[in-house]
Amino acid sequence: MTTSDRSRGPRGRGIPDATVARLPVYLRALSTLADDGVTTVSSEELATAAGVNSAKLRKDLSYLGSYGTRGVGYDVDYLVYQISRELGLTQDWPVVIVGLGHLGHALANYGGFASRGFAIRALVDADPDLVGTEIAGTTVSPLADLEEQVRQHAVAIGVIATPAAVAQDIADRLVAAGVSSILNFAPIVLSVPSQVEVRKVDMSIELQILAFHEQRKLAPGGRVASELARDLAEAIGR
Amino acid sequence: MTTSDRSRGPRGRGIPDATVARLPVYLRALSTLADDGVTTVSSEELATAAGVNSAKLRKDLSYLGSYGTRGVGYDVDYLVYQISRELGLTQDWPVVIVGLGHLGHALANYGGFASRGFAIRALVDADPDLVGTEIAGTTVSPLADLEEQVRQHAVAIGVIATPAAVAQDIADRLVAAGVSSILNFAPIVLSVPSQVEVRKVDMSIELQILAFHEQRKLAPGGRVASELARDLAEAIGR
DNA sequence: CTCACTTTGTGCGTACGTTCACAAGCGCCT
DNA sequence: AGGCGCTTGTGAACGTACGCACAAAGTGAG
Repeated sequence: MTTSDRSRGPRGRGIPDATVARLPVYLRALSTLADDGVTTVSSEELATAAGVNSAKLRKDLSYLGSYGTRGVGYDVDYLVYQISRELGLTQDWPVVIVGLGHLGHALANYGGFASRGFAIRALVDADPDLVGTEIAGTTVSPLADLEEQVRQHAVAIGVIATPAAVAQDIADRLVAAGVSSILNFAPIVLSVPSQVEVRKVDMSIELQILAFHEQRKLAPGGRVASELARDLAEAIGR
Repeated sequence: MTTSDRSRGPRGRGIPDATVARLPVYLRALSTLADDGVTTVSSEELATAAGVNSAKLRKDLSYLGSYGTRGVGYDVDYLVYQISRELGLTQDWPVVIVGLGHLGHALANYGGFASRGFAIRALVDADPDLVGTEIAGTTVSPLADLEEQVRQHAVAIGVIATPAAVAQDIADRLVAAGVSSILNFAPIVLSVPSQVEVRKVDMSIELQILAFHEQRKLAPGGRVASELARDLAEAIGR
């Protein structure tokens, strides 16, 4: 969200953010297909597997180039390669995870990272009982070594899985040490320099969005109590 | 994404999805302010705290009604109440969590749920060693009891924190048992009836999006190797 | 070679989201 | 009471995204 230059490069290059956000989904669907031995796939099939409509899929892929064959479809392996390349997954990205509570543990043990080119190179936690223990093959470093770990492993991407109270401080230290992308699981809005990219994952927010839609469904006539209350308030109040 | 009726109700009612997604962020910022003893806040201040621009914030809030005072700002407590009501957080939402690996543990222990009206009423897992143990004050039920637990607690929202392989099966069972909103942490595209709302949280996808932007930054002249390669391929290939 | 069929890639209309900029409204000071 | 300064609420312009529908381009049969 920080960087969203659409018009870079000579020929109107630059892929829309919405498309970038879907590419990983396509990639996963393609990997599944490849595992099943499928070698060629049509936009219709792939779109179904990825849960989008086929026109959108084709338009998304067209931003990468013209990698399909009319009348046939897309070569699965080739498309996997092209999308991976576009996303920068043909190289390995060293990652540091800060905070190893249940969530940090889950992240450290999640196989989906390594298989996509993300290498968890360092784990950092403030808890002395945790420091020195090994999680998913990596030894936990003390918080004091954060900067050293980042520099030593040339970490570009940091994952914050700490309590909210210390998240901003961790973010500041990560940025100061050279990290330029942060995945933040703490429920606060981080403030970072504009060249640093932050993405937020917030489970509580997702639940609240579900609650909103759920509440909507409860109203048989299409209007829920809160709407009636609001109309009433408006009619009287102002 | 399933339900997106913008034009419900008599007077062009219906809040844009983009706005709904931001309301929980505002809510959190407001709660923090309230804890700090702040009673009134301007759109500018609140926007800064929420990490958005103030015009957007005001437009978002205007969808709920006219709850500010010109020349003054918004009353913090009143706005908290109005947003909570709009999101349906003035009632309690019973939730079931399926899958209690590290992620499920993290979710079950996360205090941010309970404080927002979400009550974790049931925990379900397939692992016999886990069944019967207590996590965050709730006893883990066997997978076979999934439907019974859902019905017994009138669960409307289900959280899937299982391995991808079983997620679709769990989703089917949740839906059959009456759940109408699902928060899915498994890295697959769930297929559910259209009236069921699904939101997806996928950490691997977020990392891949970061990698894309990170890769962009590496190119000093604004063009990365992959772009040059693509242009070349196009120039020759077709 | 030609024709029928399939599927991609994209131009275009529409809907949605964001931002600017300002009129309307409120409180305070004199 | 009146004027001044501040902040909201919103009309309007802009930019982005979506999805239809079709031309372009490929395959395979006869």
